[in-house]
Amino acid sequence: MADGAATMSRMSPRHSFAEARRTRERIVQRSVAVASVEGLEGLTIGRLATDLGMSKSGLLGHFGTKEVLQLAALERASDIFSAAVWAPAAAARPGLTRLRAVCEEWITYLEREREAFPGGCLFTTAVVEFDGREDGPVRDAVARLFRTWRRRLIVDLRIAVRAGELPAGTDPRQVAFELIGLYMGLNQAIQLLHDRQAPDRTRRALTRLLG
Amino acid sequence: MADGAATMSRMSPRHSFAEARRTRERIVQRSVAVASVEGLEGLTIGRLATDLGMSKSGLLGHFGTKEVLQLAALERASDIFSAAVWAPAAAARPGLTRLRAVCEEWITYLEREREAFPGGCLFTTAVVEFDGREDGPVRDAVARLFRTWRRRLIVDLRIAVRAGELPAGTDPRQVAFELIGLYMGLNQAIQLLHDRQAPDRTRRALTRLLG
DNA sequence: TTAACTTCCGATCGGTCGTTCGCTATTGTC
DNA sequence: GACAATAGCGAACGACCGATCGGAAGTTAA
Repeated sequence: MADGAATMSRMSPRHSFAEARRTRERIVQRSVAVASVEGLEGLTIGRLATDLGMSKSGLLGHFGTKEVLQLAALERASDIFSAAVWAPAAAARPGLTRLRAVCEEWITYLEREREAFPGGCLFTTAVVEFDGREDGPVRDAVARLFRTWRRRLIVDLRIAVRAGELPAGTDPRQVAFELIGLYMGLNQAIQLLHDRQAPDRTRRALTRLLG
Repeated sequence: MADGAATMSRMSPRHSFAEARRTRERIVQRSVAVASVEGLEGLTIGRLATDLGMSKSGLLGHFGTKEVLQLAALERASDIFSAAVWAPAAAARPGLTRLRAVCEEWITYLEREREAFPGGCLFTTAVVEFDGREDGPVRDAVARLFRTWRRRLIVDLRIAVRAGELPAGTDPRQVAFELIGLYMGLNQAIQLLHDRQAPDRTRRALTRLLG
């Protein structure tokens, strides 16, 4: 049995269904990396195909359309982001505690990301690419992501206010707005200006915002 | 004399030197508008030529290279921004007064801009387009612009601290960092999320930052 | 073993990209 | 009025774009 399976996967069965899943996986993975540098619009079938050593048609066959590929890359990037930022803090106590945990993860994510994805935050790039365009599936997906994250911030902010962890009268949506701006500034400072003090500046701003 | 000049410019002398300056002007102007939507990388010679009713080669002849055109568009956008945001506040008293004036102009600029340039802040777009790239003339120019603006903010912040208009111990560079993030968040909220409350949220954050 | 399916490739499509070249029409200069 | 300089055009270039097609190679289920 075990021997048979080993024999079967000996010579890179390029046309097996199981292998197709892994091929698609490789494509999405590479797409996220490329898109973090060139943007979602900067993704090109030809370049991806060359990078992965396959044909354009073979690659596009997995998605049918470039737009579907963009959506797949965006979703995968969202998963990576969630796993890095939201998941580690999920177990923390809701409210200010969890909020602080998320914020710290977010900072280190943007720091670490610089090594993994040299182009910086893919979402920041995506926002700018699509914010001026007419509506479309990708633009909608990007906006939906940001609204989701903002909502999560607001939830914990509301809990914190109700629990008295933040001054009464604090407007959760106001603080969430400022938080998001803070992180966009952080990303820009890291990526464009190579400012090493930016993470600590963000932390200082956070203590001012969240105490 | 006056009569002669009038006669001379009667029939759109397409090859006059004076007219060439205006042609170049039209190109740059249109480039700024397009780039605010599509980004500096999204500028294409063919599209610009079509928009302006001229040939690709005729258009490119004014610049020689797309990169030169990008730099020209960036510089022009910088002039527009300076005229809209920095110039009106230039006469104000240095320190907190001028700083507040600049910040308010900045907000209304981002609001008004939505009508003039539907793509939002060209610089925000440019930052994201080039921040992950290897060094180059355009990337350098973008970074230089942001450093210049940050420096201007810091100058007034320093004056304000020294004059006692801001609490002693206030770190000008820290506040400048937070200000820039705030405006990036504002731009995103306006452009992507069409958030009408964003300007007022920014103003509230400003009073928290600058008193 | 056969038939249906899937993966993937190679070739090709119509377009667009930035750029170059040769040319004409017009200008400014002597 | 001759002559260099310039603006702008039209055509063409090589490269790449996303997408489509038919078919070869292989897998799966019957």
